[in-house]
Amino acid sequence: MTEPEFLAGYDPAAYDRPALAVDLVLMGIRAGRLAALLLRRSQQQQAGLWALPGGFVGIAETLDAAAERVLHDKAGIGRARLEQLYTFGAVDRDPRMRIVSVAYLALLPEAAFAEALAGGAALTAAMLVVPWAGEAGGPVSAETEDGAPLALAFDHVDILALAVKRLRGKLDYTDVGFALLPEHFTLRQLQDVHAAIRGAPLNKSAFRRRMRDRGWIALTGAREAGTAFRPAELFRFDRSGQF
Amino acid sequence: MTEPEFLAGYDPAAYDRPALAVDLVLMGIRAGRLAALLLRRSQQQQAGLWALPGGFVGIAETLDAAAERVLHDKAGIGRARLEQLYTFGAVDRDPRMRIVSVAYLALLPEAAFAEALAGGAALTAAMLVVPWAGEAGGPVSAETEDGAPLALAFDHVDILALAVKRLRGKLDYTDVGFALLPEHFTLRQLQDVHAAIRGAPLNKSAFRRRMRDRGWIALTGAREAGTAFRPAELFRFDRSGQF
DNA sequence: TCGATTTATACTCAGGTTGAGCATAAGTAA
DNA sequence: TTACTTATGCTCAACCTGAGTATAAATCGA
Repeated sequence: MTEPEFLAGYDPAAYDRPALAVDLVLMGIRAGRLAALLLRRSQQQQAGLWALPGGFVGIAETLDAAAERVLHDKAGIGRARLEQLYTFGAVDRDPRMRIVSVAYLALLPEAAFAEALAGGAALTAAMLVVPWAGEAGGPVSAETEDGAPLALAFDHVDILALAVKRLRGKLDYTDVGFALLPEHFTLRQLQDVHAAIRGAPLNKSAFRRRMRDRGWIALTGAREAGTAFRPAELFRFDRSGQF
Repeated sequence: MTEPEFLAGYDPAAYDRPALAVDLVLMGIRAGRLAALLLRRSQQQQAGLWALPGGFVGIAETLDAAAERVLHDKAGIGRARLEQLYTFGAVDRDPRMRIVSVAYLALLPEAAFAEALAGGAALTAAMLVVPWAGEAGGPVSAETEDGAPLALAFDHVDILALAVKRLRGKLDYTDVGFALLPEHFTLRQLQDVHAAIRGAPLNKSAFRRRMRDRGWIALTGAREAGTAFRPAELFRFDRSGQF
């Protein structure tokens, strides 16, 4: 993109370019575990395998805009917290042609995740199986809710693995945990989400103390309804405590 | 990249594609401050401005390979720790045409940084000015060693800002600090590197204790030479203590 | 040669954070 | 009314961090 090419009268349009796509990792909590939405491929290439929703980037379209378009059109989801994850550029990652893909992470509250799942017939929820193995986590695999393994297309298992890793890394010092919860939530729910992302249990009192001291959550005044026993306080995420 | 396009007999080669490039943020320590290598643009577009070394991605070339090629050919550097940073895809980020750029972070030891600087006439070292403003850091600006401001081309100031932010975020739990140091180093040098990255001073005894307890460094048995006063122990990075 | 100077390293202590356990509160169901 | 279960609050020991002080190891100048 600099001098020598232009000095030589270089015209990049004359060269073969990789195709550019975005792929979305739509994550949510399901049955207390970390899950991602997958689409069943019906085309000849890798038909029957499960893949992340994706699409090509338009010539006059931002990467973020492409990701949002795929979110709407392919996954049928209105709004989600979108964040760029990583760009995958192995030469043979797609057998059809050279496709470089910018992976995005989208976080859905439990209800929105379930709703998306009900909307698309070709959609499924992949429960992510991630051995703990320290902060980084080991290799990821995907399975159905019943425990049957899901075969993933292309390099999408690597993309899922990185998504989990990123989520874990950002858990402690950003608001990613709240993005997976409804607007009002209990401390127990918040802890369950953190535990699901970490893949390891948390100390209860230490977790509550830390969350309350941090100033990121505020009491709503309301309490949980319909519980069999003592109802928990409902909190909301308080963005003003972020800084 | 999925069904509908292929059902409709979609041929992605027929569509206009964004050009795909890599840009390198080559970081090192210079005069005790965080610095990056920049190239002076001599072409009509943004001539005279300073830019990150970059180049287009070949059709049969991995992103990592493209980054390494640019490292050799444009910056004249043999080896560095390369790591993908972020992909920049604003539609008008390059006025010539639509170019999506995958930014890479390369970390150089002080000696390699100085050597690269001596090799290329069009190269300069940009000292990065980053107000502290908490963990995230404020907006970055670049200046020469004498304090004169450097005008940057395209969106490269954003790329630099993100590089600094990433470096800060990874400082505490990865080995990025060591990548900026020679093989053998003193605890003081290590602390100076950390302070330069953070943009804020560190508690001396707490830093030493933390580093030694962490098990990432090992004594070499040798000591610093040529110092006016008590010579410090020389350490080396011990990768075996990482896990 | 010896003391002044400067930096490296070691040690101690107070304050804050974390993990763990126990006591009390607040609901439902029998 | 009592049993049961979960939420919330309190305490304590272990650990980590920031800060200060003391000692060690080198050079330099008188």
